[in-house]
Amino acid sequence: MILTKDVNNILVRPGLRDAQILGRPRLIRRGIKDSMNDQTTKAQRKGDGTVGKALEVLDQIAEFERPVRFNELLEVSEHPKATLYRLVQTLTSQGMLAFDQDRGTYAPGLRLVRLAHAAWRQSSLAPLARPFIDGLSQQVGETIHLAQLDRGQVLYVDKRNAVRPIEMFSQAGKVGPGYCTGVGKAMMAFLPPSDRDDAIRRQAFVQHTPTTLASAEALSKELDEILDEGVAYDREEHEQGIICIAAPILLDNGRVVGALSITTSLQRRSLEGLEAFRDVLLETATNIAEAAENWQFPS
Amino acid sequence: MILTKDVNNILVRPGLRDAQILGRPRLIRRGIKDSMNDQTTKAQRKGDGTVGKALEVLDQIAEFERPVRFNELLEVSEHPKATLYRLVQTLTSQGMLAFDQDRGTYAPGLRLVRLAHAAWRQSSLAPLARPFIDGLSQQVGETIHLAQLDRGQVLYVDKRNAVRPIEMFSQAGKVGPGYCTGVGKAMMAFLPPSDRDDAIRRQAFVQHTPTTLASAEALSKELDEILDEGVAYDREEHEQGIICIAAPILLDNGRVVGALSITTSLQRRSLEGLEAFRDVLLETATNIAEAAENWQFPS
DNA sequence: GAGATGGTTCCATATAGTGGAACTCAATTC
DNA sequence: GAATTGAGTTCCACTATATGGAACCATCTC
Repeated sequence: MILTKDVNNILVRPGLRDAQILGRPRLIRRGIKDSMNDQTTKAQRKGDGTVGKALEVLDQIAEFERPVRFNELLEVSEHPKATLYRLVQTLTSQGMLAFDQDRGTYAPGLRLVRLAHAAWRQSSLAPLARPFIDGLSQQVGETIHLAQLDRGQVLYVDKRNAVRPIEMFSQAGKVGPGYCTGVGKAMMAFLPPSDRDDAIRRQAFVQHTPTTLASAEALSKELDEILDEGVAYDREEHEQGIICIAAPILLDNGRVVGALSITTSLQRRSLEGLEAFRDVLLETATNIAEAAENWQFPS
Repeated sequence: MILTKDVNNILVRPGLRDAQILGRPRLIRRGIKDSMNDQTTKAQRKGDGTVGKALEVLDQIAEFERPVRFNELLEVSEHPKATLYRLVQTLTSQGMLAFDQDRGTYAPGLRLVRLAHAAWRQSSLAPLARPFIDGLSQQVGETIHLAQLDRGQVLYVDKRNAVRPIEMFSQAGKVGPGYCTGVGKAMMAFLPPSDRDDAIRRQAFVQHTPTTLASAEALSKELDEILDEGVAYDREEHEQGIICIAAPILLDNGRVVGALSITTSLQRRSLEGLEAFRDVLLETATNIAEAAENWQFPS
């Protein structure tokens, strides 16, 4: 059948998964499905009513990372034809999906960009963290990432790169795995127990490299250490040759609201070398937290 | 259609047992709503089912541009308390809204940022237009905007500024009025008649400056001229002292997919001065259109 | 022109959403 | 400190809405 993009690391192509808690017995999973780039193991989908279903469809379309035909969608969806059709119609008429008349394909709509604009300004740390990140970037001359946790996954909300300045939405809004990135681990480590467990449950645990922590147990143990240490390291766990040091951004009440990382490659530095950034990284994280604390929208 | 209630929100059910209705100040505020700050003239809201309602609520929250309390929302919404409550609950549990436990406020959620990432890459011209815009920017040394039309409003998807490099989401995703911006007029002018009418109907027609075209008629006439001319000018119609020249991005089949503009201020140049950019602007627009035409997502 | 496909519409039924009212839990007020 | 208010939340009978099996309608394919 169709595509299925990048060879994306080994990754099994599960037709099996499932085992969900709310498991519907029947329901033979129709086509291939996920594996895409990673993540989710949408373990316990809540599935609130119609709205939940519609948004799930939206997610699925977004996951394709390219315009899709109705039928491709149908293969991936668990809804019957007519139902899926109506959902898609609704979303399209609402501007959440854009339908390409000529090619007969659907893609996430521009209304999302508009809504995201508001989300980014209000719910993300990016706007208020900007000056601090700029400062850190200049100081260390390495790539900086600012991320937040979204349902167990890492969502990058800002990025600074010594070389090329910045890349808009093409970078911000990107998601990555939580279990094998510095920021992901840094955030999960400081989550309250129940949330941490939930986050762990949502990980896909793909063995990207030899050092990837590919099990709940291994990850859990690492998180305990990170909680102790105060910072997390990515020791080529996601990509060969890429390492990073990350720190959580913690509010006074102890809640993690995000994480900050300095990334580099083994070509340029060693893990020990990264450690030199520890202090400045932690300080920046603290500053951002403080700024977030005092931030009040103008009434 | 359904519309309904309203009138009877005062209506007393027969058989209502008891007492105590008169104390409360009653809530008469409901009647007002609409009109907000600008735009939309939500004329013919489609309102597809529950999903439509949920998204409408999401929009309303986004419009506040700051976290809101449940009650503030209630005053603006046409839904009864319980219904609104459930909608908000659903959206929150879906990650479309973020609830701030401490302050008791709702704001657009990060899941939107994630979805927008996909939308921006697939439905917007921004990614493929980037190199052309970079080129144009360097050539003219003025501010460049790339916009698309979203339900009658201008949605900026990219921006290049000679001076400060770029401003992420704080710029991209922003919306503006269609009737008093160069890009807005350029796009509307080339819309097929029915869509054009629809777009005109959605304008708010606020007289921002003396030159603003503040009526459907004036705008319509201007659009005809633009259709002739091939480019649109903003003659301080939105903001005093700010002018621009804009060109539509047209596909082979005649459909407008966006617009490109060069903005400057009267301090720096005159309207006639802008005209000098006409050719290079049109050429860039053509190049972008061509790129869009041949763009196929890698299968 | 018989057979596939990909997409759209119907419609009786069941499910999911609705909203008026009652309740909870503060924070005020008298 | 009892009474009042006003946010936020839950209940539940009522019904508007979503559901999905099946039929239908276009295209392409051989």
